[in-house]
Amino acid sequence: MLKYSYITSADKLQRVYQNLKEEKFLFLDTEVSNNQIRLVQIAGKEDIFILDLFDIGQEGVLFLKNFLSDKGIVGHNLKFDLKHLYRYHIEPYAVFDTMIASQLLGNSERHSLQSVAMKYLREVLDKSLQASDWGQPFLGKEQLEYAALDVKVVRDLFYIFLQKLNETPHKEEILLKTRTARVFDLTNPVAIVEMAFVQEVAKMEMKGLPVDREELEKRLKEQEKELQKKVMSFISRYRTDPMSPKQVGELLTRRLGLDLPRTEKGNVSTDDKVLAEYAYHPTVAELLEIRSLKKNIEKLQEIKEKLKGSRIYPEFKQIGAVTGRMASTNPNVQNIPRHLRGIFKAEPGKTLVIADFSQIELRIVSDYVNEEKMINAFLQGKDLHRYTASIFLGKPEEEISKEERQLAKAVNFGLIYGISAKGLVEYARTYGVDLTLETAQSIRESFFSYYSTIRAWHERVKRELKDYKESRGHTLLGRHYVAHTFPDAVNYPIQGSGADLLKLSVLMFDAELKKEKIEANLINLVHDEIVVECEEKDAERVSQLLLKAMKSAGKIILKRVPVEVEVTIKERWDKD
DNA sequence: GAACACAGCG
DNA sequence: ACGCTGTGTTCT
Repeated sequence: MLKYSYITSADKLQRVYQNLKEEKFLFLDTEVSNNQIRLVQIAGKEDIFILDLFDIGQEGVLFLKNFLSDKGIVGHNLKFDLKHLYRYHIEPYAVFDTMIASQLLGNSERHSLQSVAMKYLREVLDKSLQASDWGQPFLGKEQLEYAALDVKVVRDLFYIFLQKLNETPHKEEILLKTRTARVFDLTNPVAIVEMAFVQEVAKMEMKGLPVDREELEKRLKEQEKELQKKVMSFISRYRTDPMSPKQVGELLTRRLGLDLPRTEKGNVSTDDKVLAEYAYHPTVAELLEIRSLKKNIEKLQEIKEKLKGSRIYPEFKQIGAVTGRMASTNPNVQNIPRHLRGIFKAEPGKTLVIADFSQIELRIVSDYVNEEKMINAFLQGKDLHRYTASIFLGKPEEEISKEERQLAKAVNFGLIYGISAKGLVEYARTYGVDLTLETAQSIRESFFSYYSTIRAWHERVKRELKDYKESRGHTLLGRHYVAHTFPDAVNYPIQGSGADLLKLSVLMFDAELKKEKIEANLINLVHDEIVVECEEKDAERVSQLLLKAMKSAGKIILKRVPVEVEVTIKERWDKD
């Protein structure tokens, strides 16, 4: 039977202290009832203590606050526990999350404590007691045993994960000497970053995003009125529901005579790509407008429903994509239509500081494959789209027209995905450029002849996929991936390195804030963009620190290419 | 209830 | 073509 000490009074805390004071980190779990922490289980290498905060009261909280302020904690899905601990102003010195560790070691499986315990310890965990009543006056023996077992399992997992993370080949040239690294003896840079990042995500979820409710209502009414008008008019003229893809397909092909492609299931395809080609057709234009209005309204309504006071509190999945990117839900605040972002407004007396990396994926590509010509263009501060255009059009950069630059933009981005000539024709069209297949072919050829390292990289990946049916690799920080198709294989390292860069930037920004004792809160992260809310008086300094952090992170992740960062201070999250 | 289509963001 | 989430329609 598992041994543990159940601590229900303040005079026993001294014993806990004596037992655990020498440990650099502790294993921790909490049980929560009605949003209040009932139990905090803490364990060292040997003993397990269960602190009952309902019984011990304020002194227990104070004890944890002091005791944990210079200790690391190890737990499973610590975002949950941290959000509760922070409310009591308990902030541990460093964090190691066994759920994140499991995700870093293999992204395909489930990562609940139950699944992970089964996989790595062959231990069957009964989680049925998790949902038991943790608020009742006297907890049952089974409940306490369950609580103790959770930390024990986490402890067993930790030593396995620490070893596995440190022994997986990783970048030796990137040495992150952070508290996370020191406390847990972690050497794997990706793990060091992800573990520390857990605290950032927990804080960000607690802060939420500030909404200008009046502005939200105003825009909602506007858009609803507009949509109603448009839909009524559409139905009365065409006897067709513009919301039904099936009916729309019929209308466009049978009655308007458009020649639209079909989906695999035989339906007429009416998606944006298809309709973009016929945007000149008034009916199609109308349709696109209706769809976009509808989307806007849905988004606004979702935000309205989820308002608590004048903020929304979205959830963030720290590793939401295989590449290491985050994902957001409830609501998704990473896909708010750009022209609606103005509804997010800093609370009175505060302002937003918004920073984003410019053309970051292209910079990453050039650094990743060490493409000399592209790197030099970046080093000289050139506009890469203009530069690329001048290469395949064979004329000086000053003579590149707006349209030609657009085309080069399509080419530059297309290359990341290993685009075909046919693909380039289609892709260029979404940038408003018409190409023949022959032109596309010749552009592609001159592009790859000029940027020959990119061609070599693509060839190498194709070869790998042929020979081994998979392509394994790692991002610039050392995040491992396995890809099974060509587009995945060329995308993962680039998108993944972008995720590395953003996460490291946030951590370095936090470190700067701590140094200067300035308070500023992270409120959103959108792949290459950081949104912070702070006091108006601090905004100037915060923007400097954010810029500094992002540039320093760039120097760590990229070997040669400089990053460019745009920072703005304004009360709303929109373009000017 | 699952699968698909569509649309928003990077 | 890459990565995501949310909503509504259509299919089984």
